Amino acid sequence: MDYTSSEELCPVCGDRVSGYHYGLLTCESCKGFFKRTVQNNKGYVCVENQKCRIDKAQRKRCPFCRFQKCLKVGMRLDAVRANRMRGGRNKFGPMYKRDRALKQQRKAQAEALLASPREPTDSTDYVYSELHYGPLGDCRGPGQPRVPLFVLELVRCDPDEKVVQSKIRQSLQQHKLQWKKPGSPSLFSIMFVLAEQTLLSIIEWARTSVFFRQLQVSDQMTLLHNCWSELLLLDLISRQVLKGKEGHFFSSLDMKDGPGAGSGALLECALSSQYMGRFTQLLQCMSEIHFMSTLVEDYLWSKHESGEVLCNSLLIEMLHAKRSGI
DNA sequence: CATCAAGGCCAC
DNA sequence: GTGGCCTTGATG
Ligand SMILES: [Zn+2]
Ligand SMILES: [Zn+2]
Repeated sequence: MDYTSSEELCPVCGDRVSGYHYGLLTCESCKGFFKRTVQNNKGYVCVENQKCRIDKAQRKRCPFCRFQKCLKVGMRLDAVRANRMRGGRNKFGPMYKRDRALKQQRKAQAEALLASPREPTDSTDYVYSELHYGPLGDCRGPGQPRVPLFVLELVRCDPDEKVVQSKIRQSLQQHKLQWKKPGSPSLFSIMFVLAEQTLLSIIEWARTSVFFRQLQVSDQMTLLHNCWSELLLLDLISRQVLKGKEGHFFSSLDMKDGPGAGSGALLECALSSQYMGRFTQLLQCMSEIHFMSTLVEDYLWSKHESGEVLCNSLLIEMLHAKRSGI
């Protein structure tokens, strides 16, 4: 199989993937490392903080952290055979097949969307679902973790996701109907509507949230003006993390003129967040999110100046407020 | 018979 | 120990 075409990287060290190994796509070296470690019951010790960065250049330096990362990304101990029996297939065979089919299907969809910039194909539904605005699954996860009371209070103020989604769907439908230019709505216009409506729901959420609603309105405005783009990004990223296993949309989208062309940073952020639920790690992401938000704002501003965006939009209004306020 | 992931081999 | 390449063998 040829994995060179698809931009698949080893989730452990970032090296080139050579196939499915012990549960997922990894490189040849991590396959061998995992095998040796499990077969020989190797015990490693980390001489640092057990948080060593594992990449292609440094993976040899700390076997402990490397093995820890192998387990973290989902390599399966039970795929290493105790009998050392060679060849054949194990119980993961069907899973590999399904995963492969899924990846290929997604890739084909993305390519179809990108290969037809002028086609009358309507990408509204595709973008909507690919950004994980789709039907809400169980995002809470199985085990109910212990949560501080004030967080519960905040969560209680959450708007009904179904209501939010139905509003967004209505806006998209309306956008589709009102599209005057020939062909179907452009990718940018679709994402603009999505962002606009999402921002509306975010502001509505903020205004009704406990604590925030007790602030003076002028302070509320100042806060929102200052961080609306970060909130939008957080909303977007959280959708990818909670609902999407792979962020193929962005990696394949690579909006040529988009914010931070080939915005790998956001994708990395979303993907790596998949396994980090901790506050400190979230904080570490914030600087990156802030950086992305500046790119997003610059991008929107350029679109606005070139007249490709309606002036009476909330997004542009927020942009103006922020730029004039600073 | 082709596939392809699992184990084996062995220069480095 | 590492990792590129080889051999194996159940599955479809
Ligand atoms: Zn690797
Ligand atoms: Zn370490």
